[in-house]
Amino acid sequence: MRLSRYFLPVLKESPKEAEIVSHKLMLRAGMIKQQAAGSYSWLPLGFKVLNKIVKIIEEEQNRSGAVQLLMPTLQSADLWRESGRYDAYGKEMLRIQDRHERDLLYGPTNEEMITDIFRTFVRSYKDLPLNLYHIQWKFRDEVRPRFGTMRSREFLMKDAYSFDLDEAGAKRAFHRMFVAYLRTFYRMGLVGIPMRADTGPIGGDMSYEFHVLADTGESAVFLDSDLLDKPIPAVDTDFNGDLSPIFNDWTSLFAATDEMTDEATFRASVSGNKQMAARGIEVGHIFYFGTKYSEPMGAKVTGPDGKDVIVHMGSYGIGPTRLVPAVIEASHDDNGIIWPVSVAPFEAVLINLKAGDAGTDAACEALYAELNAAGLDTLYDDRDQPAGAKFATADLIGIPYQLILGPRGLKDGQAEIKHRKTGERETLPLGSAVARLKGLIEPQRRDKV
RNA sequence: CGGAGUAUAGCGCAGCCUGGUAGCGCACCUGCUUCGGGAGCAGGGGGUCGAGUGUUCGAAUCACUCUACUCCGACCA
Repeated sequence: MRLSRYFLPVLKESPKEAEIVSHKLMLRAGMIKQQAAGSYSWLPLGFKVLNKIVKIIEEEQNRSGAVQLLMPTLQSADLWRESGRYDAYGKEMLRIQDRHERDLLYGPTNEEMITDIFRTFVRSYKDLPLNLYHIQWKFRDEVRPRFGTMRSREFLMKDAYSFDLDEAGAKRAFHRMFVAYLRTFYRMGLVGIPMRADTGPIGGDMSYEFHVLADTGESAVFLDSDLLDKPIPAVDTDFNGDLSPIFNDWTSLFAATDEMTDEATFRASVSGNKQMAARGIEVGHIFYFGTKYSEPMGAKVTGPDGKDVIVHMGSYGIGPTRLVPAVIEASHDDNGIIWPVSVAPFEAVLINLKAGDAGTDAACEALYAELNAAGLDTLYDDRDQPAGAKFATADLIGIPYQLILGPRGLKDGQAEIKHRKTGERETLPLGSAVARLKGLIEPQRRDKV
């Protein structure tokens, strides 16, 4: 993409509405524009990151055996009356009437609707286990939206719903999602720590929130620091096999939010040098809720013995529009964002230090073509701007690698690569620049690990 | 929903206390010069001062009402 033809409205100063660093940087980098409280337009750069995150989620959901579909944003109130939640849900739920004065709502979640789909089509235990998911916009009329897209009213959510014959089956489904989530966050360059969460009236140990550690996290969390070094289940993990060893390994170490524990318990449970009190951003939540919806809504299958069985369900959420700021909170410096390669809007930025100079232009054009041919997603800064402005923009929008080309190096046939994360610079012959970048970038895509 | 604030050009701000026909920086447009860390000089465009009502000869400025947005708290992917 040529920057001169792109739409990248970067700001030198951050709008005063922004309080936390990710919000400021998303505004300054031209990723989002607020349209109302808790409602945002996603500008091209932000949308590109959001889509990369969504793609990773889809790949890992599919790998785990979940099947994607898409449900509407507007739902009939009748469905929610069946589960009893139409009255139980508070003012967070946006209620609407259509022209016939029928009650509708903008879905804050989809348990009722997916249960309706299930009961319509699934009749036999032979069709289980089943896990259906979608990635759709939700609306929750939060009393106080804040922190940009971290806590917005309209937000994108991946929600998966598992259906099993009994609790044992539901547990296996739960483990599959648990492992998928570990992989999903890892692939985004994050460490998503599973933490015991409130199970509500169901009880048991099948409710985990995944948190990304960040100073600006909304929850106080306590964990065993060994969790940060645990190996992530590999790409060839058998999702049809027994995943309980992985689950048991991860959950054997202490990790909980302040809602689930207190500091004294934490101090007593974890050895001193491994105690880690931090703050976390909740980026995912998986939980088992049994027959809470299947019972009242009549979601059942015929079992092996010919008798009807109410199915056991679980639901599994991830917030992509929250993950974008979460990545930024976890990875930035004074100059701007530092994207992990796997979610970066562009993998490299080619900086032409003297646009308009025939020699530099020609060399950049050649390199740009070479970068594209090598399959590297590249932004080419071909604008007629001072060098400093280009460096500042490149740093701000956080592209992992800058390939810098100017008359000075060019006369010796040299290009320069700057690593955004470390600030390291290397000078190398023009002819080897693309191969070098490819070698740096490909392993960091994390698409084969 | 309780408490506290803010609203003046695309963004960041001054002006308001002590009413007198709106200003600065950045951004934008034109020209020239620059060109390895947010360029320099010259010229230029852009604002019913959030909305409404009132006080006054006169309101960005004073009063009242409303709206939007932000922050703190309780709630949540």
